[in-house]
Amino acid sequence: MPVQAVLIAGPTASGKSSVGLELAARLGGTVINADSMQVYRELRVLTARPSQSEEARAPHRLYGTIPAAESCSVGRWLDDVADALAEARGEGRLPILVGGTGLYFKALSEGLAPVPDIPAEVRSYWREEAAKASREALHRELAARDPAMAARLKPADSQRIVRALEVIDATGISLAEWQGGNAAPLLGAGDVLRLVIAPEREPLYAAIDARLDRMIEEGAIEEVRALLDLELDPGLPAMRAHGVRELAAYLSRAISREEAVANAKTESRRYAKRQKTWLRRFMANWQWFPDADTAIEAATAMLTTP
RNA sequence: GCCCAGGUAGCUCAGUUGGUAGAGCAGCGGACUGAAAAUCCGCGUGUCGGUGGUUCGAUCCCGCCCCUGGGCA
Repeated sequence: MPVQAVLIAGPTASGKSSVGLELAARLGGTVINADSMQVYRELRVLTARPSQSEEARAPHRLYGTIPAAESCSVGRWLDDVADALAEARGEGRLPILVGGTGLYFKALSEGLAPVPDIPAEVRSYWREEAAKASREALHRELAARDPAMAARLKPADSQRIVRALEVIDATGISLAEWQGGNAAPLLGAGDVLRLVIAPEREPLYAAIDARLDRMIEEGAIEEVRALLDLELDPGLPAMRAHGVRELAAYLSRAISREEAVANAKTESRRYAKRQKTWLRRFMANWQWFPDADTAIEAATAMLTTP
């Protein structure tokens, strides 16, 4: 049975996009985004989204499809990716999923708990509560409503506590119980080629730094200015993309451009470190490559040999 | 040349009335199920500028030297 899909993961600036693009171009594939930030329309430069000329080499899906004014989520992405997979298969194209968001790949290959959509009022209510109350008070609130979740969440982890609260509030069932059920994965481990691009620390950090300098040349500052002009809620995911806060601080003259760029590089490096922790933990049994070129050649050989 | 201030972790600095030192940031390790480029947990990584002296013991006190600021010439 031929390979039904290719998954390509790796830390930021590892070169995974070029692997995906090259494989898609060589094998007639469709590149599908698995990155939580490259989905946002207004962020092209800062999220290192494929350029127009790159997109011309092979079909791309789920890149820049969501306005920055909206929130993506694992669940929303999973719905979209199901459509994209079906479309690619309908056209006889190999789906090639590329991205740095480990949680998205996990949901794809292990399934996601079928928690119903939480009403917007409930979500905003708990977010406001979290902003008003102390972390300890919020954790106590959760302990009263959902002891199981409270027991496994640290009081400081307000994001997960809010999620647990909104789920117990809206559904009456603990998130722990929802997550305990078995969900059917969209793509199991069988017949899927799974690659990790993981350069050594030094070259990876050098690539991150160089790429950030390139982003500035390509208009990252203007991109942030345009994003700020939309006057969106600063809590929206797109507003938290690396570089947005730092370059915004430069635009408001709080820090120098050099400081802003240095801070953005630091953020990206810290992110790459977290990504590598995820890769080691959840993708240890994928096929690992030290750089894009090695991965491209090896994967091409694997996919073209009958 | 003289005077003053300072030289302590990768950076910015605190501190030890003499018993070989600690914060923030950076860094490193880890967690991770619907905002995940998020959120959270853990870990000090040091010839305390150099060299002599005093002392049981000096990063701390004293001498000399080096370096960095500032001032006077």
